[in-house]
Amino acid sequence: MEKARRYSPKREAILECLRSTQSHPAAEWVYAQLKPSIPDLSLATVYRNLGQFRKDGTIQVIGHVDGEERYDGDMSPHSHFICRSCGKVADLPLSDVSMPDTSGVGKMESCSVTFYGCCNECLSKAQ
Amino acid sequence: MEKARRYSPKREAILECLRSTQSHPAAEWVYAQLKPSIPDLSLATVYRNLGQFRKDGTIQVIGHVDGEERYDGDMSPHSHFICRSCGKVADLPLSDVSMPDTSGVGKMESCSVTFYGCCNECLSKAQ
DNA sequence: ATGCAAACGATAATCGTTATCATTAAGAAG
DNA sequence: CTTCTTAATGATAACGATTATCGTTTGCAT
Repeated sequence: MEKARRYSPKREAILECLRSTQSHPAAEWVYAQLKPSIPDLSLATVYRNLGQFRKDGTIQVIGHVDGEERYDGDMSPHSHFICRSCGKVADLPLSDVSMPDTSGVGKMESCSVTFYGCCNECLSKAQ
Repeated sequence: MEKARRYSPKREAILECLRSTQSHPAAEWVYAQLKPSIPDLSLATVYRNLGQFRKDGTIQVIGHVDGEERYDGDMSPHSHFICRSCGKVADLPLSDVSMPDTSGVGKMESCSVTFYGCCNECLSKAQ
């Protein structure tokens, strides 16, 4: 009667891990988080499912930070602050952005606003 | 008396190549452009100098598009439109962005606004 | 000419990500 | 309860963009 199981347990765990953190992690971080409780988890499965979620629009990617793609399970519109020093990614409330006329270049589908700087922790460490 | 030569000829050519195109190219593209006229140019030199320019604030990076870092020799404030289909990057006039309060997370230093969509050429090809 | 430091070419190494492929799990049907 | 079929997975090889290494060359001052 119930068809509740839409995702495999591992896929479910990966999505839940991403949704329950605010760290905007990389694939390796997700893998490291889940590995202790799911010993037979493979890194390939993490990459595979993150890619699937991304294609399905279930999660979004933030871009490369220090060579690693960072993922975000929060699909609500918001901006990001990225620390150039330690790579931390934090959420910011969505900024108002004036949409330019893109008729000359193409059909706009989405917009990303990212702020860069130095986080408070790194500022403290530098005194 | 003259100390006009600030950059080596190859470094100069790399910067000039980047500044004279609107394609927001990857390192490989710059290399392919210059190789015919500078046969003894090495790809490593292109990467090296692009990295140096970036560190010096002479050029900026746009982010990874289809696995490659894209560079921009135009440091004037502007936004970008990235085609999800072909990876083309186009300039857009700077959008007005309301700056959020980042005192809780860190010291903001810069802001990047990027629009994603499908360029007119790709729209045409898809009919 | 000589010395020195920066720039370079060639290429090996690195490392995040993807592809491959054999195996296993989960239902569905009989 | 078997059999079939398909999706998911683990292990690992492959890939590719970028970086590091190192011996050589270049530019310029002494």
